[in-house]
Amino acid sequence: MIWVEKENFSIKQICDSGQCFRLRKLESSLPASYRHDSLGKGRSAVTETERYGITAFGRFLEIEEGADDIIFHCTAEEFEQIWKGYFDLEEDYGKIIGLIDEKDDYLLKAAAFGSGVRILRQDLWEVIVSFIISQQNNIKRIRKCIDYLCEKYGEKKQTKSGIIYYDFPTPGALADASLEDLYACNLGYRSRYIHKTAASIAEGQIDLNAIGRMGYEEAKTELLKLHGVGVKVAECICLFALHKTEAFPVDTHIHKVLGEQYPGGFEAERYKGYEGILQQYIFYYDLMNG
DNA sequence: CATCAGGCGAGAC
DNA sequence: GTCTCGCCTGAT
Repeated sequence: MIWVEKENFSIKQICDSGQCFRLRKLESSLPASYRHDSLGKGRSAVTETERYGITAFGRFLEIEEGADDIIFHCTAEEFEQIWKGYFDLEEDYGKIIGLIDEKDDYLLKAAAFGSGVRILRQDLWEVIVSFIISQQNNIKRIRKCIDYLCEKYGEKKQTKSGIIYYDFPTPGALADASLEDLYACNLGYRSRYIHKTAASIAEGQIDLNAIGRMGYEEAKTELLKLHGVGVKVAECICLFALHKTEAFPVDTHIHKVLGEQYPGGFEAERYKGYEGILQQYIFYYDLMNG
């Protein structure tokens, strides 16, 4: 069990920000054994918490979020090797928020509102499929589509505490699925995109490992070769899987805000290398309040 | 009933 | 290169 301070870090905000569709709020309560009066370090444990679950890298992690603390239910080794990097906990987001122009009231508000959002380091293949599904779609339905895919084509697993979960299906598993079966997962017209993209990766026309080693522009160009991946989705993949934080995906929300708040143009140059993080603050702020 | 949700590909020009 | 148009499906 690992305890983390909540400074610029909120699981709820990351969950709601819609960059990861397999981070979910869980309804059931944790076993009483997780409740401690003290976690050591001279701090007392949180009492009221929300419970979340994340499936990634073939694992399922339970997370509790309280007012001041977040508890990871895993070993110190697993936290260090996997989740610390996954949640980008070594980046100083306060520093990035500090770069914001003090005259830019809108961006200051957006960043204050979403200061707990972090840009995750998700699996490349999972993000490719997830964001192909995301086009002209809403978060609730996107999650449902991904659930169907995982349950139908992903490996079924169980945690020691008995929670059943499914790995994200491999490219091969989705390439073997018929177009008809993909339509049955309620993917709609995106079924054709998933079908063809899965095949091009399973057949080796596109090399995901190679993309993982590329810089931003080169990776984006390669991703655009995938059927169903346009500029916006390619930039999301670069940001959420390859951690290219210079990527600035423009979707309907961002497009609207740029028109309303930045008629003279958004000063992306000022925030070089961190555009994607600010994009996510703007997106999340507009998604929740717009 | 029309419109919209984190766009994209195909075809016209 | 830029523009328009149709597209699955569920919620409002």
